[in-house]
Amino acid sequence: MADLTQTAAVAPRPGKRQRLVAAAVQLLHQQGVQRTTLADIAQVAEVPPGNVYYYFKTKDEVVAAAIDAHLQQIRGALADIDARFDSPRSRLKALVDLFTADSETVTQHGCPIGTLCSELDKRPAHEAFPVADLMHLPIAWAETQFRALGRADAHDLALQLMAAYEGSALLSNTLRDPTILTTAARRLTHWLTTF
Amino acid sequence: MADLTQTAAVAPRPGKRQRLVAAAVQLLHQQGVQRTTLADIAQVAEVPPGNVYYYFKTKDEVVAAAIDAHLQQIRGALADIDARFDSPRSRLKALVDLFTADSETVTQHGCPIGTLCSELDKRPAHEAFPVADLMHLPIAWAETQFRALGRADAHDLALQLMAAYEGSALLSNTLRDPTILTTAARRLTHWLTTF
Amino acid sequence: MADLTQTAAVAPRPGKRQRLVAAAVQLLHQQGVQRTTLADIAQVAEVPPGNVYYYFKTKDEVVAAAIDAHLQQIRGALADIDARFDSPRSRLKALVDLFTADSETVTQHGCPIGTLCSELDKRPAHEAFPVADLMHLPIAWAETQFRALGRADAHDLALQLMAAYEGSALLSNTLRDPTILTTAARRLTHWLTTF
Amino acid sequence: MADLTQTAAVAPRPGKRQRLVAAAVQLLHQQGVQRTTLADIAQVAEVPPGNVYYYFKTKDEVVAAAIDAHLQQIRGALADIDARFDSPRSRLKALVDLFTADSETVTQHGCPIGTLCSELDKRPAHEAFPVADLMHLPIAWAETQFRALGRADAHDLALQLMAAYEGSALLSNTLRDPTILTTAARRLTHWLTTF
DNA sequence: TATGAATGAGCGTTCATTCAT
DNA sequence: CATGAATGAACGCTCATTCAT
Repeated sequence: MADLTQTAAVAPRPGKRQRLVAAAVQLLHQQGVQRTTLADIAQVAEVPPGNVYYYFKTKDEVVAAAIDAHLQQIRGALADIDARFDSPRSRLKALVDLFTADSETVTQHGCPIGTLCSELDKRPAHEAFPVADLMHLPIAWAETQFRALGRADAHDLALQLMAAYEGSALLSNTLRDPTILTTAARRLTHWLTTF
Repeated sequence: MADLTQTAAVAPRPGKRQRLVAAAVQLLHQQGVQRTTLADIAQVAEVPPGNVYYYFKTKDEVVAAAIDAHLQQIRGALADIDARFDSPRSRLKALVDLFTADSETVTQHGCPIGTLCSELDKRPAHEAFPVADLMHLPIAWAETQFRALGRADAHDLALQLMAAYEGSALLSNTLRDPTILTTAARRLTHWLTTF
Repeated sequence: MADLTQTAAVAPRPGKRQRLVAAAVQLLHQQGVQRTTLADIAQVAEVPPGNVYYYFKTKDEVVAAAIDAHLQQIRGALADIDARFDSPRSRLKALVDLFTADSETVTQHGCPIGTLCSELDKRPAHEAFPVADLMHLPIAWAETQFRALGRADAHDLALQLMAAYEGSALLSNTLRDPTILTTAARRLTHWLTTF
Repeated sequence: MADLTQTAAVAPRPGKRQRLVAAAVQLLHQQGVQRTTLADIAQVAEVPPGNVYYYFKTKDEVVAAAIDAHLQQIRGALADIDARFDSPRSRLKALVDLFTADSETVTQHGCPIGTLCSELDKRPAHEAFPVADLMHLPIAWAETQFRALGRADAHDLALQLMAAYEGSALLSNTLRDPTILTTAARRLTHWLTTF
């Protein structure tokens, strides 16, 4: 049978840009935006330092690419939940389950999205990044689920859900206590079951 | 008669150190730690740049002083509540009221304490700051109040309260919507009334 | 029957090198040598960046080729004058006419040859380019004409003529005033008529 | 008698900025703007590299300062001529004498002002420098002298004078022949005597 | 022959920190 | 005590040049 992965053979770039974005996502989470140098990113991605600029014109473009990667990841995760669960309630519970999937990492470095938004919002307006979407996406999705459950206050409930997660993630991180996050998740799950 | 303001004449310009700390608190909140230079702080404090090092040996000491100032402010605010209110329930409500006292500022720059913890937790362990106290203090205080109300799950409730605030503050900031914070505060107040 | 266009099929895209040189001549004039990158030249020539090095080993070789193109152009122009005019006097006037043929371009970017010589003479001796010929060629030609007119000071007159042009071109460019160049040309023409 | 140079004693900066500007003027002349690095300038000025930025915010500011130094030097030289000579004719001759005062340097590196204008005019409009004044100043001054001599075409004569100098300087530099400049100066002097 | 990708040396710039007075 | 000046390490970025295919 013929090789179906023909492009892979010719591909001159074995995911180098992809590796750079992955490294950026990781380091931005672990060290923050300001403390992460392009040399750091290049090193983790195993790419020569100067080569970063073949793929990205500026550091800000790398950050933007990392934000975009987060967006894609969120979209994918929500689509996956949609595909795997039918009822709005089970979908919301699945989201809460995602919250605790990486509780150890979140405890060490905070919520990847929350800390990114927090840091980037410190920038002056003319250097701002479109991070609001990172929050808006899961909120809008949760709102849809609550609305499907007949809740008129769907928007508020969605905000409440995300705020509970982000707040717990921050406390877990600051106090270095993963149980804060898991306890909060358990409470949220119970809430979703009973209301 | 002798000069009664003798110290004023020789002593360092009154409140110079104090002004530096106040400027640091303000700028760390608005611009973040990494983006704020000592020159920025000196300028806002109206202190000559080189003079900062008379009061602080390193930038980290300035940050530590700002953290300490936050600690004092929190202690003061909680002591003030203790003095002004008798019942645990009214005290907790007073705390929630504090949450929204600066909702506009929080919407613009996030919770001063939350964003500080978030950013400083990105540091490697050997450069860490004792920011956990900033969170621990109000949590322990709230736990005391919940316990006084006879709640066995006082610790969890305190965490839940603070997480709700920090999460709402983050969402308000990221989505630039102060109503997220005020709505959350209203819900918390109602919760404290009815439970 | 054999393919009569054999070379066209295999040979490098026709005029690729030529396009590169033309682009170099243009950009070196407009932006100067140092400010013009090989990527700029490749882009204007519509040649892939990496491909430049198939035709030229270094950037300096591209510059050398541009200088050579100027040399050819000058030789061609002078030969053309020789062919079209008989008397030395009319030939010299024809040269002066050339001076103002592109007065707008000269006003915007200076004399292509003069500015090239000016910039390249800033180089250390071991990186020098043979730009003197660019000046020497028209001077020697003018000298021949003046000599044919019986002038013993032919060399000086030739230098005077070229200096008047180059100086006017520089002033036109710096002061953004094309009339400086055209006025100078008119005076030179009158001088050639009357002396 | 009291020390009249009291400020000199306290002066914390022994002409460091001045040395930097002088080094910039020298190197910009010898190597051109683009080829001169701030490290070069710092080294010639015997100033630590990083310290340049205490006096100038950007490299462009250093260039601007060098341009300004040229302006001052020109103003000073013209004022000096005005002070030393009475008649317009002798003043113009004095200017021509200045042209050849540094004929060796001009032969090696071109006219400091002419080459600066030539190189900086290659910049895009939004990065332009105010170099026109460098040319305008001596032209306006010469025009004044010619007008004082009763010449209606004073402006043209002034342009002609400066163009003759700048053109000769360029040719001297390109052909590495100082006699081109001195011969031109002699001719100009003669012209000023006889017309 | 042709080309997208890769590479590293070097430059401008920032800023925490130190020093001389 | 106070301060303008000084310092150097490090970062973002450019670009001529090379390489693998």
